[in-house]
Amino acid sequence: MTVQYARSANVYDLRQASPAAPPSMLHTDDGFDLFQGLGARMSFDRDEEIFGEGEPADFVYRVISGAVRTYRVLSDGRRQIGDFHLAGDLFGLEAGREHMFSAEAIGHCEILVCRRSALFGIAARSAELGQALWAQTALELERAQAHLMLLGRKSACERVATFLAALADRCPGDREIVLHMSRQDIADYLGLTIETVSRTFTQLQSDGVIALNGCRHVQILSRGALARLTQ
Amino acid sequence: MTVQYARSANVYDLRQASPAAPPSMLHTDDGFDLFQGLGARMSFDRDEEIFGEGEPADFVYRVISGAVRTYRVLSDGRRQIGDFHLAGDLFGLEAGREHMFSAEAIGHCEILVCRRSALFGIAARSAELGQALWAQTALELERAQAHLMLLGRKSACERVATFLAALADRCPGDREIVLHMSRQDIADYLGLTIETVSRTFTQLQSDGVIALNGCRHVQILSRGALARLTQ
DNA sequence: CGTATCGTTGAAATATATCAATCGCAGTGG
DNA sequence: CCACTGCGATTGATATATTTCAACGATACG
Repeated sequence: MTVQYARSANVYDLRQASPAAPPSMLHTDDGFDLFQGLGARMSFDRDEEIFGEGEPADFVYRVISGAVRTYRVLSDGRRQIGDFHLAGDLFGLEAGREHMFSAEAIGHCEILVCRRSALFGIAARSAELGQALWAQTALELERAQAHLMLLGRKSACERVATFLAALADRCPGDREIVLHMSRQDIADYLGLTIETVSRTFTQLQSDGVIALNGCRHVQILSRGALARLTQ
Repeated sequence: MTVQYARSANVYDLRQASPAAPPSMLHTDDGFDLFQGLGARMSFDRDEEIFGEGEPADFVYRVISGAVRTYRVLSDGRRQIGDFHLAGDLFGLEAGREHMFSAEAIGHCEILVCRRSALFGIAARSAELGQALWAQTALELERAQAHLMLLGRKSACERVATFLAALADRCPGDREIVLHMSRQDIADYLGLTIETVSRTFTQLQSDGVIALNGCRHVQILSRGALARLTQ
């Protein structure tokens, strides 16, 4: 059997429950089922820590409902959020022994938790699952690289636009984006201050690019304009 | 055989030629030899493209001598350098079909080039090598995450200090750091302008933290002071 | 030795941060 | 039901770090 290296064609798509995934010898359906078979459900309250930077990475997590932030802090408290994880997303998978960042529930969350050793036990015998673990890490790297471009070279407006466009891409059908996270979370993700994020939202609103229904509900009025601002 | 998930204990350490690595059934010695057995030597001139973003990722590369930058550009030319790769470093390994960024030689370079399919052929049968490929991607992710913190939350001075400290860590014995890259490269890596980088170097010099012997040779006078600036 | 390129320095402009006040909403208790 | 409270978001005024624009200096190269 050959190694499948196209992420999209992977037997174990660890990221999303894709009904179209081919059946596997190890499990009934796709990655999601595999994971579910192995994992246990847990729930976390708002701002509750799921794991901390430096802790042993003995578990792998998937968001069932709610949202999670992964982040690192400098000694003086400056925080950089590495990523937001929404329903269906996997997080906390490490190749090394320890977590490289901390994870917290943004609001109340249902999380599927799976022993890493269980996955690893299978991966030792199955090149396919090993491949899927790799693809998951590669996906995170890809997101980190896009984030690098954003933080290093984009203006505040471009950052916010990129952020909103990425969220909109996750739920292409929906008329409205629901922001699970606070302005502070967004600011710490985009490398800005809360005030700049707020000002940029109102700017985009007065330019007719978005509409805000309360600060957590964003409607994208012009997809084209938003894409142009994205750079 | 179990999967070894501690990066340091990996049989195939793809990143460095470590003579201490245990022998493998697939090859004589360690990751470096394995790669060398499979690869072909090539050389690239200054600013020559090694591969471009979006091109098929059919090869994996290792720096023999010289230095390489990997980067992405926005449509208007703004560039973000993702990483610098020095002697011994692996780069261009992708889980997906295409390269996620471009790579160029910073100066004249000797590069070891290996067909990805060769590695993948082995990885399909060996959980160990699969593991090593994963560890390599995880290492890149780890570096990207540190870079994220730098770009999102550190001041210009902290960025430069972090950059120099990281370089110094790579060659702990040497009294002097050799900068293979231009100020523009450093600026595009740190998310700053060339002028700010230059000013920060002179600032660090007048603070007695570093000494410059020509703009490409940096001596670290106070490791402690530099570490403190790193945050 | 001239020329091109890269790096440094200075002065001015600007995007974003900081500081501070107000607003608005959700939850709470009288 | 309505005022009270608290927290997050918005807005304004000001400060500042970094960028931009421009000139000059240094270094490498033919």
